[in-house]
Amino acid sequence: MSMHEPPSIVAFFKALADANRLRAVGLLAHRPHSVEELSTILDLRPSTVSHHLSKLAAVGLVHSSTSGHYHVYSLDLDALHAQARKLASDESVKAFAPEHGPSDAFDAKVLATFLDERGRLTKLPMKRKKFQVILRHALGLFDDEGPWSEREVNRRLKTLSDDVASLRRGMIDHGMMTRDQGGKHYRRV
Amino acid sequence: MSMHEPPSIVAFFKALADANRLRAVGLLAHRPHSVEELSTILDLRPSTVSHHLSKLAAVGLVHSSTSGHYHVYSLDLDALHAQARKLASDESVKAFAPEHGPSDAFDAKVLATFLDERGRLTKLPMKRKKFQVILRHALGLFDDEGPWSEREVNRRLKTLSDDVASLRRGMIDHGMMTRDQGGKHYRRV
DNA sequence: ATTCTGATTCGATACTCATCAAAATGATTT
DNA sequence: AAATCATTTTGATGAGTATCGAATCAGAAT
Repeated sequence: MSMHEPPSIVAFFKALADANRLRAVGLLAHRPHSVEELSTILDLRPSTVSHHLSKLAAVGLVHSSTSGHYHVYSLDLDALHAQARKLASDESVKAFAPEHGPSDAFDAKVLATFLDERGRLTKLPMKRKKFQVILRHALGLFDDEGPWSEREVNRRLKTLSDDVASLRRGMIDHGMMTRDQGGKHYRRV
Repeated sequence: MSMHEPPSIVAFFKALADANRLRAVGLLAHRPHSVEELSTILDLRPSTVSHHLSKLAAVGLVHSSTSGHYHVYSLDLDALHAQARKLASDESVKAFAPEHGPSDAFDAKVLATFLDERGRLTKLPMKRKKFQVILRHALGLFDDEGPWSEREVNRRLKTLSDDVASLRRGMIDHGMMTRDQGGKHYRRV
C-alpha cells in the first residue's frame, strides 16, 4: 500500500518535462522557497504550484520542511546528481531496454515467419536484416570447434534449406565465416 | 521559419518522458536499429515508432542514416552525455530559472500591494517574509555612509510610514541595522 | 476560541499527446 | 513501368495532465 517504490526513470523525466516545473527547480537551485514565493515568481496560483511541487517530491527531487506555517521546499541535489550519473553511464542507458536480448523478439518473429513446423526454411528472405537473422540462426549449427570442410558445411546447412549455396555465400558476405584460399576450410569469425 | 533553434531543455526532458521512448533509447544504446525492428520489439505500430523517433531526433538524441530503404536510427551518445553534464552542474540547473533575480518578482508584488501611489505604506504586513521585503525596501533610504542618529532614522522612515517605531525595531530585529548602547548611533550591517 | 493565512485537496475545463488506421512518400526489385 | 516494401504523414480518438477556483486543512496570531 505505502511501499516506498523507487521512483522510476520515466517518472523522473516526466517530473522535469514541464516548463514551469523546470523553472521552479531552477529557483530552488538557488535557495529554498515557500509555495507563496514560487507562486508569485512563476505567476501561477498556489494550488498549481503545490501540484507541481508534489510531483517533484514524488520522485525525490525536492523536500519540504514545514517551518512556521510556511512549507519551505528545497532541492535535493543528491537525487539530481544520481540521475545525472545514470544518464552519463552507457550501461545504465542500455538498461532502459526491456529485458530479453534486444533482438530476441525481432528474431523470433522472423524465424516464426520463415521456418516451417519442422524447422526448415520455406524460402529465403530477401531483405538484408531478415536474412541476417536467418544467418545468425544458421550459425547455431556450428557451435563446435572448426574448421569445417565445404562438404561438412553443406551437410549441416542442408538441414535448414536446400539452397545451401545462398546460405553459405551469405555467411561469407556478412562476415560471419571466413574461407581460406582454395576453399578447403571454413571457420567462424 | 527554418531556424535550427537549439532544442530547449524542456523538449529534451519531454522526449525522454515516455516509457516506450525510453525503451527505444535503451535498445539503440546497444546498437542501431531500423524502424521495423523497433516496431516488433516494442510491440508498437511502425507509424507510432516513427513518431517517437522523430521526437527523439528533434532534440538530437538520435540520428537516422537511410541505407537501402531502411532508415537506420542510432543513438547520439554525445548529446546524451552533454545533457547529463548539464544535470550534474549546479550552475546549469540554476539557469533553468527565469532571468531576473529570483526575488525581484516577489518583492515587486509585495511592494505593489503595500505601497500606495505616492510610495507610502498603507499598513505594515505582519507576515515575516513580506515584512522583510518592506524592510529591504526601507533600507534603500540609507545608502549613504552612516551612522545616523535616531532622529535622522525616524525622519527618513517617516517618508514611508508613520509607524516608524515598528520599522526601526524590525530593522534591528532582522539584523539589518545595529544600534550602539545608549541608542545614539544606528549603522547598517 | 476565533480568526487569519498559507498550503493542500477536489472538481471542472481545456489542452497536450500517445496510439492506431489509412493514405502518401520514396526507394528497390522485377 | 509496375509492384513491393519500409517509412512517414495525416486524421481521429482516447488517456493524461496543467491550470484554475472553491472547499478544506493546519498553524499562528489576536
